[in-house]
Amino acid sequence: MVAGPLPAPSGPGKDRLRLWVRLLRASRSIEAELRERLRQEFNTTLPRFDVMAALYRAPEGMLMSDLSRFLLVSNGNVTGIVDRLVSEGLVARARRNGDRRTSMVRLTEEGSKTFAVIAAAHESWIGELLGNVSEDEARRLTGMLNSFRSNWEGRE
Amino acid sequence: MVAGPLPAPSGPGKDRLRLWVRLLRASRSIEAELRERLRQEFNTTLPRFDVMAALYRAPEGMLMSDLSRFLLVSNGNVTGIVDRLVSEGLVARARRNGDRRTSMVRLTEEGSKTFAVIAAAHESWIGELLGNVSEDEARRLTGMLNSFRSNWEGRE
DNA sequence: GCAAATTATTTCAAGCTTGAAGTTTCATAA
DNA sequence: TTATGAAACTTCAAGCTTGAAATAATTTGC
Repeated sequence: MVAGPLPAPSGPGKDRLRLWVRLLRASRSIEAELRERLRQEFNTTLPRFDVMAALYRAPEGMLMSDLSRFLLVSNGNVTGIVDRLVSEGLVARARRNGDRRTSMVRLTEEGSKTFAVIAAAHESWIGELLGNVSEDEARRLTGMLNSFRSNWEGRE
Repeated sequence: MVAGPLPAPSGPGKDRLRLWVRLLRASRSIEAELRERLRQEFNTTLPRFDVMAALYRAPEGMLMSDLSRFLLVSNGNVTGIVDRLVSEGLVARARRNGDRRTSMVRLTEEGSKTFAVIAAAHESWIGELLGNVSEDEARRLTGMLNSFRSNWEGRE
């Protein structure tokens, strides 16, 4: 990935390839910047933020497998991140709810407060980092990105 | 990141936030699919592919720091990936070139042949995964992505 | 020349990530 | 019942990733 801008190849399919390369470089750049700021300002990480963001939207809690599906990461991965959030007191596992295999995961009160602060900063960072995109352009881009999502979504 | 489609919040900056979420989900989905195929079909990984792609475009070789800068990953990271590629015989380090701190890294002949095969498959996968995007639309999207890159690029 | 700063790289610990294998629990049905 | 299969998680090894510290080599300023 991240093949570069130098030779500018042409041919059938090259435009899609170039699009993919740009897409990847864009998201990697932004991710890197966000990761850095989360670390510096809040001493946390992107995966923790992702998990907390998902849980913030689900006050009733989520199953581990819900989290895994929603965040597009593996089951085992979520286990580790939630473990760390639990040890930080930001998240709690609630066993017992009929099915003893599952555990409802939710933000603690502290987790919820902490997340609200971080999320506000996060949103303003995005506004800054995507400052060159007008709100109107953002809507159009979002629509275009949406359109080609269906092509592979729900495959695996 | 990867906050979801459910509540659809609004307000200033929300469109940029939504754009970022879509961008991230799109690239993660595609990355996951590519990773899976690289593993299944070629028994390799995305980071290895990235390094080989960079080197393929630089027959004269690249410094470790060039690779790191180009791929947007840390120095230490490149060391590990190149180590593995070297042990697989796909890449070679050539010390001695005036400055004894540096090492020119380049594809071996086998590495070059191997990469050509994988790259062909990779390009056709992209064509397939981005099949919903017309070539024309791809060019426009690429342009838009390009436009907001300058905003943070060259920061760190 | 030579100390100090800079540059290129590696090493390291901690955390993220995956896919596969293992555990526990639940559901089904013979 | 009870086995057998499926589902929800966890564990694990291997690899990726980062930022910081350590090494080594070069360059700069005096």
